[in-house]
Amino acid sequence: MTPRREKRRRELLDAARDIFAEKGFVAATVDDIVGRTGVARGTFYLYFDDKLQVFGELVSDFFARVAGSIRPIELGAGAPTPREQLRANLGRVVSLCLAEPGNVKIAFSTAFGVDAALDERLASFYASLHTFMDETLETGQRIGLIRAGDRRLMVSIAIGGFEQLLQDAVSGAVPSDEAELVDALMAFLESGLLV
Amino acid sequence: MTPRREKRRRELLDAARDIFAEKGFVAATVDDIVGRTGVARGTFYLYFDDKLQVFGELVSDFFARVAGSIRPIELGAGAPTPREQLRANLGRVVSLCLAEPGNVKIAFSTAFGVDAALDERLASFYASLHTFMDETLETGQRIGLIRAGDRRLMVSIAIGGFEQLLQDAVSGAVPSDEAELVDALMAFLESGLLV
Amino acid sequence: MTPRREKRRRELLDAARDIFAEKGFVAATVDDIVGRTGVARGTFYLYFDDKLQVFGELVSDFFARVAGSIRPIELGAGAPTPREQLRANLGRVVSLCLAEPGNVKIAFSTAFGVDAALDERLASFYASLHTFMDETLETGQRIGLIRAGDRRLMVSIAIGGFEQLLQDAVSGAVPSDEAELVDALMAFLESGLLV
Amino acid sequence: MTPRREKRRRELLDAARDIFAEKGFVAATVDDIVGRTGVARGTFYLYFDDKLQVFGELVSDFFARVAGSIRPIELGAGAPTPREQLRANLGRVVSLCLAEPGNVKIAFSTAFGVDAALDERLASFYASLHTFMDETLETGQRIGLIRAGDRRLMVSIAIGGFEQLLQDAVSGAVPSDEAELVDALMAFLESGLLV
DNA sequence: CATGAATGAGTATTCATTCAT
DNA sequence: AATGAATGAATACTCATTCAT
Repeated sequence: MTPRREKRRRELLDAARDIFAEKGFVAATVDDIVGRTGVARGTFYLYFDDKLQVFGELVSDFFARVAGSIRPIELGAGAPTPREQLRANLGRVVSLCLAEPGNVKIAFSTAFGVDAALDERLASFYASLHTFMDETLETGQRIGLIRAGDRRLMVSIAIGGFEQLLQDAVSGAVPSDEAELVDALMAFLESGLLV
Repeated sequence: MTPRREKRRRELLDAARDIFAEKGFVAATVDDIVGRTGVARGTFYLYFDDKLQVFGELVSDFFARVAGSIRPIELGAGAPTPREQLRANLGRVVSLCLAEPGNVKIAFSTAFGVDAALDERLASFYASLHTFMDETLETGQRIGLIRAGDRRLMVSIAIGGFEQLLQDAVSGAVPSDEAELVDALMAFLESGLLV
Repeated sequence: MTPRREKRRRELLDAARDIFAEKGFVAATVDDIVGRTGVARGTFYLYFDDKLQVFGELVSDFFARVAGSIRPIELGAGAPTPREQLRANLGRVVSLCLAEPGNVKIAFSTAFGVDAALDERLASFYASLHTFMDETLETGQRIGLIRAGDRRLMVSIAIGGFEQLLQDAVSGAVPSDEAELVDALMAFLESGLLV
Repeated sequence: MTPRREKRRRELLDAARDIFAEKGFVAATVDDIVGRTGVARGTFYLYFDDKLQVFGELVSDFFARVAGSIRPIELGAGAPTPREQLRANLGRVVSLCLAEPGNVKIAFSTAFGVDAALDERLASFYASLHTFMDETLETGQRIGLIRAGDRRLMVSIAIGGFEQLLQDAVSGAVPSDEAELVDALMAFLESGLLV
């Protein structure tokens, strides 16, 4: 891959991310993407097989980056408290998401059910996310950091709350100050809503 | 509106709900809907202006029913405790949602960004939901039932967690026992995840 | 199938036959076909799945009609001589082909190798034609009407000569008088070219 | 033309012949051709004006080689009999064709009607072939070697039978033994099919 | 009321050909 | 000479919506 090719490919991916975020996967046309990039229609197909591949690549990259920003909780003697480590993880993910609002919109609010291949890809991401969370919670329960309860339900609620908050933050529905968001999430995890 | 007309309209709405739930708004075709109903294509347009109107009506009805199942928390002397009333409200909504999985799929997981008019309609539903929740939380904070914190963020997290749990329940990703779901939600609201 | 539908379908088939004959399968566009028929583009797809289906139907029908015009040689006492029956068969096929020049062009000179599905269809027609001819020649050899020789080679040469003559006749390269064509074919079958 | 250039040109022609034979003129892409040759796309256009020119050159060369392998029948005293000369001519053409199956496929079974310019080129080849055959038959009739009859029809049938046999031979539909093919053709020319 | 035939705008994708490097 | 990135015209097919019957 020559640098030139790399650059053009990057331009197309960036344009695609913006367009997908604005219009959604179905409504976005290849014409929109090449139009924003300023290249001809055929050029798109020199870099990607089809619309779905670009989408998949964007989502894959983003999820990989999110996953990469999470550090496993260390329980060793000199390590920060688990709560501090948890807060640090939340901070990194929130920070990354606030920096890439387009990817948040794409990854979290694109329709399931529009394209079978797309569905499968999204489903596999969520499946591995759930597995990871479940294992983490299991450890937490064992060491007495996480309360008892059906982990699948806990994971479902936690992921939903987290994603919704981020979606609302990047869409402007709620304030998007990183510290505030992390505080709100921590407070929820610490004590729920009720006094 | 004659009873006959009413019945036909109902059949079309039911078919549309199933199709939308299976394929999503965009992928669902008017052909699918009339095909399932057993009427001709043109008939659809005798009852609805267009595809979007049917969708909007389904979502409107469902949201109205959800809203109708929620009773304001009463603080009077002879009333049950606020926690009991909250649990009862959660129970009614969960029960309603489990009874109408198709509507849950439609209302909670349909993509924003696919159709501008659709977006607006969904946004207005969520806006009023948020307003209602915000007011409820405000009351709760005043009487010392809800902890302090930015209500918008609390609402965002709570709604997200609630919707995700219901989506996962109707899609089979998590168990769909009403009591378990309500317990899990109450536990989250009572004490979050951490010990 | 209503009469109206039947008629429209017929119109499209007729237009398609003419267009295919003029431009060939690949160069012919659906636009050409609907343009000649005077209907909208989408209408085409109400009657046929795709371009290939129309082509296949035209070729199928024509080959079926050709096959139907051939009567097995009867050897009974009161029957005309085999030579007379052969000549009559040739006459019927030639007559049919001269009456449908478009179908002759389509059926005999459309490219193999353009579309895999198309190839298969054409190949199966030719396979059954070869089988039929081979069996006929076998009978002929047994009763002493056909000279000895590798039947596959004889069939190949005979079919090739026959088709080429018909193609040239409908394209105007050679005279297209039915009796003359039949005479020429009979003469070839009777005694070849050499004295 | 440097030897290097000549060699590169030859490589492209060889690749083109194979690709055309495999896929047909329309389905064959310039990409296929340069891909097999191992050069870049642009290089193709340094050697040929366009796809059609390559095709035309392949067909021209082949037809020229076929024509060159045919020796006029000599009637002199010491010459072999006309039948022997005819058989020798058939043998040379059959031999050449069996040695170049790709060219046979290209030359004999490429669709008319796909490309106007292509049509014209093919038509002119066939026109000169017909003229040559017609003149040859005329001589044959004058010297009593060829029976009476409309020469155009005789040529049409003979060419069609000959080409079909060769096509079937190179495609594997019939045995491709040179002697057998020549025998079958001679037998047909000598006495047709009927006893 | 109901039908279903017809419409036509809209979109992904291919590929021969050009041209800057 | 050679490269290969870029172009953009061309085309099959879908589907919401209309309307004559």
